[in-house]
This record gives sequence, structure tokens and C-alpha cells, in this order.
Amino acid sequence: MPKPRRTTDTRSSRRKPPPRRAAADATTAASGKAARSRRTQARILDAAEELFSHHGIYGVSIRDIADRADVDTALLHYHFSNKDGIYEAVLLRRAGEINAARTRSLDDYALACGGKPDVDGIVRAYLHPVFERLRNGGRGFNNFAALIALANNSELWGGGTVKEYFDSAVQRLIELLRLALPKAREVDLYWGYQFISGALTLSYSRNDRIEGLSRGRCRANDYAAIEPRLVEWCTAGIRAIGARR
Amino acid sequence: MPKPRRTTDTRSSRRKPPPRRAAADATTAASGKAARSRRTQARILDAAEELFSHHGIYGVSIRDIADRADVDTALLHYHFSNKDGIYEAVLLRRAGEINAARTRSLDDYALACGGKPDVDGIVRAYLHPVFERLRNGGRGFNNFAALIALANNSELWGGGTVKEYFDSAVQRLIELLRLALPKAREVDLYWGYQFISGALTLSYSRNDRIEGLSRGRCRANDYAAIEPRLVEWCTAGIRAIGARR
DNA sequence: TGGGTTATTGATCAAATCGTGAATTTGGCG
DNA sequence: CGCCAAATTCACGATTTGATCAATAACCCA
Repeated sequence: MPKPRRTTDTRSSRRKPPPRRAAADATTAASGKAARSRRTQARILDAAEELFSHHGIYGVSIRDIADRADVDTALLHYHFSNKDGIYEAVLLRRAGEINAARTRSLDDYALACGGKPDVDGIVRAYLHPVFERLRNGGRGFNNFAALIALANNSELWGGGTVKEYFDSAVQRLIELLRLALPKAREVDLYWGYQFISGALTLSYSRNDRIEGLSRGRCRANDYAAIEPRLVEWCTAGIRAIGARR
Repeated sequence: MPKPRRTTDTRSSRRKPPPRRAAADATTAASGKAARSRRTQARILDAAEELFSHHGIYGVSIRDIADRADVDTALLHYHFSNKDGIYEAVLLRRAGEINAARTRSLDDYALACGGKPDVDGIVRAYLHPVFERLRNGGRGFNNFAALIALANNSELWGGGTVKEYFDSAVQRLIELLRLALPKAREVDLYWGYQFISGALTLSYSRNDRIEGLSRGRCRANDYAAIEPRLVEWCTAGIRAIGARR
């Protein structure tokens, strides 16, 4: 189980906290020690992201990650302290960006609609940034999404820090829905969000069932097919649920 | 990672395959060795079910399960061969029952509606058996459901055997939907099912986010609130998606 | 009542795992 | 160049984990 592994010394005697800089734009082939370091950190996170997304945090050992990133295990500890540190770093690396994009998309729509938002537009604005990245964000984002799906349906949302990243966009979503459906009760909007979230989550999770069920007629990662249908689905659902009395 | 642990001997030299009987009605306090055995097996599965549902299969050790069930670790191997055996047994114990109940519920509705099913009735019939058990099935069923949610959003659907248990009810569901919406395209119905499944799954997963988001106005396991809303949600969604051209 | 079978325990193994500290490389800089 | 710090590797210890084997306890039936 998640037993807190006992460390030999009583107090943290780590050599030195590395300067933990944001490992951004690591793809750029810059030279220099710092750049190189950031690149390997990114390689480690890529490996962890992929492995975690497949087997979950406990299904992956630090060695697995190190092997795949082609570095020594000690290096992972050097950069991220321990396994939980890696896990959290994996989540944090993208959480802020996607949430910001969502909020921006909602804000843009709120402006564009001229104070008169409708459910369809709101749902579309909320969902689109994710699907855009699922289609064009590269393998990495898909791994990240699958990991989120895994974490979302369990109770191991990374440390609790990550949770907040997603919440702000959701609050903006609810806010706009309240404008579009002024007569709807608040709890119904929250339940509506819950259903959106569930359907969306399953869409980018690693779950192939639909391929077998439909005998190949639907492919699980055919996001071009999913997005418009999910938008229609959620729009109709929200309208129905918002009309409850 | 899920490394296949190497066993010492080349060929299975297990003492003897235990008579693996269905561990049903283990709650009844019957006497006799067999009954006692079945009761401990059930205790083991209960413990495993709960722990797995919280931490996933790799987050739980055989010792954890043995401790919680208050038996020796060797006993788990005696009854279920190995860890995967326990996991599979946990799933199989309830998978057949819930799927049968779903199929029965759909069949009953198909009869009652006199050949003229409507989306609302179908969805209701499909969802109700689960919610009924979530409310009255005891802690055990809720653990099972949370475990399913965890497995459903990853790729570790037990061995592949369990998958089929759920498929038959789904096929019946689609079949009825085809009757209710003869003009709908088949793929759209499958996508519709996918969205139902996602929203439902999140409902019984271990995920509290909605409580924080709604500042306590919604409680994550308030199934009496969820069921009617989910029915309306899915009904509207299916209708919308089935009207696609 | 006693022998035989089944269920259960106790002790232990080999592999795997996380983590650590000492060495070694690498790159920047005076 | 030659030093210094950061980045990275190497070797290793303590613990956990899945699994096995022999020994005991519980039950049943002859």
C-alpha cells in the first residue's frame, strides 16, 4: 500500500535543493548546462507521463522511468526528490496551461456573444481547447490526458495542489451557464458539470471498449468524431437538466 | 511495472487446485468446513475489494489484504493462486449479477412498453439496477463500483474475462435504442452509450470534486439526487445525438 | 476414536523497490 | 589551463513484495 517509506536519517539531509526552474521550451536544442539539464528533466517527465498513464502511479517503478528516459535512477531523486515529486511534476507541467487555455476560451466567448451567451456556445468553448490538444498536442498530451482520466476516477489527485488548477475554469463555466439559464437551479448546473466531466474524461481515457462494442465502427481516439457529438450531447443535457422544477 | 514475477519451478507444481466453489451466500452463518472456508474467502475478497478500490491493484500488496482480512498471506495464494487471481475473483464475484440485473431490467421494460420503447424508459431501465445497488447494496457494492470506475478509465480491465460480462447488457441497450430511434445512425448510438458510460462511471467513482466546487451544495454520493438527473441528462443527450444528420 | 482430507499458519526465499552517499563527468569562467 | 559547481553515474543497504514449503489446526466420516 502507500506505506510512507522510511528514510534513514531523521531530518532531511539532501545535498542541496536544485534550482528547480520551470522546464519549459525544453524541445529547443539550446546548448549550455542548464538547457541540457532542462532537456533531461523533460525527458524524464515524458517517460513518467507515458508510464504513469498506462499503469498508474503504483504500477510504475522509479527504475522503469529511469530506464525509459535512459538515465540513472539517482538522477530522478536529484531532480524530483522522490516518486511523488515526479508524479506531481508530471501533472503540474501541463495543468496550468490547459486550464488557462480553457479560461481564455470561455472569456473570449463571453466577450464575443455580447453578454448573451447560450449553452451551445459555452459548452463548445469549454471543450474545444482540450480536443484541439488531443488532436494536435502530440503524444505527450494524450498521455497526460489519459493520466488525468486515471487520477480523476480515483482519489489520488496529485497532492491536492493540482486540483485547484482545474477548478477555476470550471467556476467560470458555471458562471456563464448561470447567465445562459437564469432560471436553472445552481445544484443542477453543478450536476451538469459533473456529467460533462465524466463523459469527457472517458473520451480521452485509455479505454477501447467502444471499438469492440461497435465492431470497429467507432474508434476510441477519433476525436474529430467525438467533439461535435459531445458538444451536442452536453448542450441538450444541460438544457434538460436546467429546466428541472 | 507489471513485471511477471518469476516463479521458482518451471511447471506449475501447486499442491492441489482447491475446489473453487462459488463463494455465494457467505454471509449466512452456516457451520461446516466448506461454509467456513467460503466465509473466509468472502472476507478476503471484501478486504481486497475495498483496498483495490482505493489504491488500485498495484497500490495494494498481498500482505495488506491478508492483514485486513486477518489471515495469513499464504492463504490468499491457496485460494486464489496469485494476486491477479484475487483481482479477477473480486471482479467476477459481482460482475455477472449486476449485468444480469441490467439485462433483466431492459427486458422487462421491453415487454412492458408493448413494442414501443421510448428513450426515457430505456435509459431508466438501464441505469436503475446500478443506482438501486449503490443505495442499498451495502459498502461492498460501493467499493466494487469504485473499483470498476478505476479500471474503466484505464487499460487494466481484469484479464479480459470481465469485459464480456458487461457487454451483453450494453448490446441489449443499443438494440432497444435502435427501436426507439429508428432513424438514428448506429455509430451515433454507440457514441451515446460511451457518454452515458462516462457520466455514470464518474458518479460512482471515488471523486469528491463536486463537493468542493459546489461548496457543499452537492454531495458526491447522493445517489437519490444523481439518478433522476442522470436519466434526464442522458435522455436528452441521446435524443439530440440521434437526430444528427 | 482415529485416519484422511481440507483449511490455515509460520518461516523463509529471491527478486524488486526506494532511497542514499560517494565518485565521476560536464560545462562555464576567471 | 585549472578550478568550481551543477549534472549525472555507480555501487550499495534497508525494506517490501510475491511466492513457496513444510508444519499445524479444523473438520468429517468410517
